[in-house]
Amino acid sequence: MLEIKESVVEIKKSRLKHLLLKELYISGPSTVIKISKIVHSSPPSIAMLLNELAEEGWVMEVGVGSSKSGRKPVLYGLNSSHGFVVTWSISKVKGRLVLYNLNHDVYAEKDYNFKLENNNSYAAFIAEKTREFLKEEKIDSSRIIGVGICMPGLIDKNTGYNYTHKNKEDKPLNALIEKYLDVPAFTLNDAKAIAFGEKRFGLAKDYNDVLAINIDWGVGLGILLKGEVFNGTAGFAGELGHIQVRPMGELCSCGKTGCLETVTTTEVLIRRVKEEIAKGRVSKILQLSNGEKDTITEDLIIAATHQGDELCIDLFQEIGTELGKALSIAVHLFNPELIIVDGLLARAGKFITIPIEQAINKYCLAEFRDHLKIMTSQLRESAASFGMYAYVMEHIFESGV
Amino acid sequence: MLEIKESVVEIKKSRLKHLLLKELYISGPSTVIKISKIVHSSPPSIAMLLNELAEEGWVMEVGVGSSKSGRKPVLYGLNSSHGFVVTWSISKVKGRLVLYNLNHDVYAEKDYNFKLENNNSYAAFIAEKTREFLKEEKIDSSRIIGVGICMPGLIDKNTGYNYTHKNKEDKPLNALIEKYLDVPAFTLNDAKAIAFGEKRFGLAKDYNDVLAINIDWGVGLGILLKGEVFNGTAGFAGELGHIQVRPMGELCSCGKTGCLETVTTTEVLIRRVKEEIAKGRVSKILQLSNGEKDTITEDLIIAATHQGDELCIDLFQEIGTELGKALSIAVHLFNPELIIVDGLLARAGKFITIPIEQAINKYCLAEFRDHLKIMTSQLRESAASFGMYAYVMEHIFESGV
DNA sequence: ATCAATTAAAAAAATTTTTTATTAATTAAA
DNA sequence: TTTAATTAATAAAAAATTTTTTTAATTGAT
Repeated sequence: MLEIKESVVEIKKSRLKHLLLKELYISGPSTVIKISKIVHSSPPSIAMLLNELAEEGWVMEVGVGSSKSGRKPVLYGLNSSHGFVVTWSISKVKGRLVLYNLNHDVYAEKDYNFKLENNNSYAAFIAEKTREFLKEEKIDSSRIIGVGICMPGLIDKNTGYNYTHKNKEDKPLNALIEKYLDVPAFTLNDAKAIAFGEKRFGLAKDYNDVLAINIDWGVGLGILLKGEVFNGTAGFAGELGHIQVRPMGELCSCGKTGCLETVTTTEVLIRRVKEEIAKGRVSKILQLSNGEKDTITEDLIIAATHQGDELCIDLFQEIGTELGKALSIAVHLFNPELIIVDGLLARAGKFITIPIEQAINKYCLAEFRDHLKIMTSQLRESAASFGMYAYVMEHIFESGV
Repeated sequence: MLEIKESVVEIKKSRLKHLLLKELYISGPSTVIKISKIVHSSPPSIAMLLNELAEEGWVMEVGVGSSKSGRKPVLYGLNSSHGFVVTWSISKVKGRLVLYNLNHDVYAEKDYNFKLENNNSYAAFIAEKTREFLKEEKIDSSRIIGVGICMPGLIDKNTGYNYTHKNKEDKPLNALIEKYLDVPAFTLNDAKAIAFGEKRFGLAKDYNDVLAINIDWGVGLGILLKGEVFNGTAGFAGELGHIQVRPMGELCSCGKTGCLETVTTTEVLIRRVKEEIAKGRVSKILQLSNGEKDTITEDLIIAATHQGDELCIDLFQEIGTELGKALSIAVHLFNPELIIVDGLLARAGKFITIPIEQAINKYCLAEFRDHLKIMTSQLRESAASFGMYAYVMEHIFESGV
């Protein structure tokens, strides 16, 4: 985006400009004097840089600020329509494209139905749909400053290899998207995106060390340390779904036995409901599904739960306890201040958070529980795309170093 | 140490000076031009700052550097005798004081015998012994730039409360030491200190995401992320000893059951050896202890292990497996590139690392094992004090912000 | 041994940045 | 309504920093 030049002066200037953009992006419109205090540069310098950024189109005057007495300051903010970010949040069963302007606003969005599979035509599909979408929305592709894609599973931070490219014969998703669309592309695990979305726009705003658990078709753990997404060496950090919770348990898709994912996913929940009903246990669920066993869905189960159905509540108790037990290990290792519960099953609300909390109280040392909070996401499905948007924005603003 | 002034220029200058000190401390002697490239300032500026630091006593010319052709550059380095750092590394059964100069050299050291107990006269004791020691070594206390203390157990990052101050009625250790000795004081969990020691002076030098497991009278896990000590919100991160590994297991000192610490500490090992021998199992141990059962120590057990004693090897296999199982969870959550095994039981070498490695191979997904290395510490007991020294130095050099 | 090439250091010149002073805008009290 | 107080923006002066030039030191090839 902004050019980076060689000399010491140019390097410093470029850094400072990126810093200003990031400051405006994170804290919103601000004044010359406020910014100069934050970045430790003199007001004339900041004014000059802001004017340069305004000429380049990134920044604009967005009004006047307040003051108890004296002249009112000019407010500078990002020029929201100077660029757009495309995000794809992909689950095992569908994909959503969201187009954001530079001011955190959803400009347009669209859902796509498809199955996440190990298939290297994936990148081409995403690129194609993105192009189509931009045409529909009449946005020239040159105005896109970055693309972000989040999906479940392990995603290699360095190579970009992921679920859709397990064979590693083809180029990784990032590189392919960049080739097809000629824009910087970023890939991130979905739970990590959710965690970051909560940091910038949700419950985690004022917290730095956060675990975000995404209970969906799998179990993902997104970790924020010092307010930033924690990746680990390869980008695999937070893989909670495949720790063993039942030593002689079921065979997992990963090849091991008794993984958390064999107990606490939406898929397992649906299966367990069906099993219990088949065993003859009574439940409101059958009413809700018009007596059909095959049409039992997660939506029905959650509805039944909120209506007080004992079977469903028991099953959420079971799942929550197991999750809480696993989470209490993560709590001992990360010492977080907040746990956010998100994903399809988070819609069960208290019915899942209370068992989780109970298990944490049982298995964690007191010191770890003292200031730990547990909440369910308010952003819901949008957490991931918001997080991806923020991830793209900040990586672009940071690349000025 | 260095004064911090108000104006933009002074702030920048102060920051740069601290940065130079840190650079010289970490990378050793360097030249004006090298430094200027690293910190993006012009050579004249760097030369000026180095001269100022030299006048203040922190820096000195330490020789001339090499060059393929052309004039040889002056090497600037820290003035090693301009200050000293005192470190205390405290275990459950003893304490060691080490005095370092600014150049990573051990100037003097001394061991003290005492038991770590919940007792608020602790700080006074440490301060008193430190003063005595400095008098013996004829070092004026004004030359001490910082004190670092590491010990097992939970240590609150913010308040400094720790094992020795569980009741929280008294002032925390940090504050007390600072009061008694009038020097900045830092407290850190011992496993964290070991991890950081390995980062600066040991096996972890070239690694950023590292787990250091300290198998001692307890089990501690020190975590390095991006090369820095990871603390978590309160400073409790890495508490591996109290995750439940045996659901219906022994009662732990923490009040819970089946904690890792009920299985994998030196104490448990000694007890298990005695138990097995009492049960009639044959072992070389009894020869080594002259037939006495009460004089069996960890040293004897490790010696017997290296001599091929089956009982001891079996027990290390048991401990290693359990540790490896617990570590594999940590591997899934942190995705590290290196695991370092340290502490008393690390002296068993391969006899403990192989079972650990085997368990990790069994319980971790392939992607996590791909680039993961497992090593035993070379620094041994000195890792903790080295780490504490580095921690103190870097916090002091960083406080210029 | 001498000279060209190379690199560092120091000095001088040029530029950038900060600081200070001035002017402009706004609020609240007289 | 006027005036003092306050804060922002701008301009000018001062200071600091970088860049360029010059000088010094060193290596290696001729």
